[in-house]
Amino acid sequence: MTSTDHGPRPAVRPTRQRRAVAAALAGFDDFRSAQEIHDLISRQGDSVGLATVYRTLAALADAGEVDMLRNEDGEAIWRSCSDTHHHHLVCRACGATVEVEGPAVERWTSAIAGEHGYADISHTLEIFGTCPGCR
Amino acid sequence: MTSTDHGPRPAVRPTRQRRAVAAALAGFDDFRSAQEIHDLISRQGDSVGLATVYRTLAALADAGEVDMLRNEDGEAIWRSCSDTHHHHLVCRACGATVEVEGPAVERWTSAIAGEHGYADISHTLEIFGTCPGCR
DNA sequence: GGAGAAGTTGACAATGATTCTCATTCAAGT
DNA sequence: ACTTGAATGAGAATCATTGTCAACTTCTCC
Repeated sequence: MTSTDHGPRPAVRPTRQRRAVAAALAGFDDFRSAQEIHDLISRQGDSVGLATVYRTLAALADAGEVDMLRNEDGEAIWRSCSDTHHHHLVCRACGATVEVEGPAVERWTSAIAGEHGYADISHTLEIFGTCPGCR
Repeated sequence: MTSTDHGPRPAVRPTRQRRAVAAALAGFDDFRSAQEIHDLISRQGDSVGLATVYRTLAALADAGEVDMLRNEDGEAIWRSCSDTHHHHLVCRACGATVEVEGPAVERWTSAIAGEHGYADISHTLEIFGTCPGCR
């Protein structure tokens, strides 16, 4: 047990289930619903409760390791992501996703918010369209 | 006055219920859930079924007369709006809303989309924060 | 190696928003 | 008034998501 103490314990344990979710996330590039991810895991031979999938995804999103956004029906959809702040260009038909960055947009939102005295700003920006392959 | 003929429009009848929803919408500036709007209507003395409120809000949103967006829980929230394309700066605490326009953002999103060959673009951009009054 | 504490899990119930069903009611045109 | 199709409401039905709680791991300390 070589252990390095870094202040308060993370208290996050590496379990079979969490590994399965991580493995599933590694297997696709677009956004998927929790249920789809749950199915994927089953198809990979593992068995993880749906509630656990939700819990794990929420934890990962909290830790900034996955992106969660909502499709037009309000359903949560997820995918693993790079750790910088970015937005998405998502194909309406096939779900193909491109991560995009827009420093200008970041600047613009903080400027607008500041102008109106709003603090503690966050924002959502997603672009939907039809990708070249789906036309 | 612009032409009123915008193609085949399914008959929309002015009913007591639709007037009640419109009246309720006129009574607030921030985003409210369908249920809150339903409560408002009741409090104003009218009685309209919840399903009808949903149907009417959906129709109005379709017609571009109200904005519908999703809060962080994925719930649909609504408010009447101006008819130009715009975005919102919403207070996380009290729901106070400011409509903002960002030509630069519009330009940026189409540029990005074009760059990647995506067509038929739409986008969502909402800014959340804490308003001056709620700090 | 083992005991006990604390984080995790799974099966299933519970919630809650939104939609659907369908018999009834209403507005518009004749 | 009479007919017709849109509109409504009450409640059932969906469906994603969260809560419950006993059983089960993993970790730590001895």
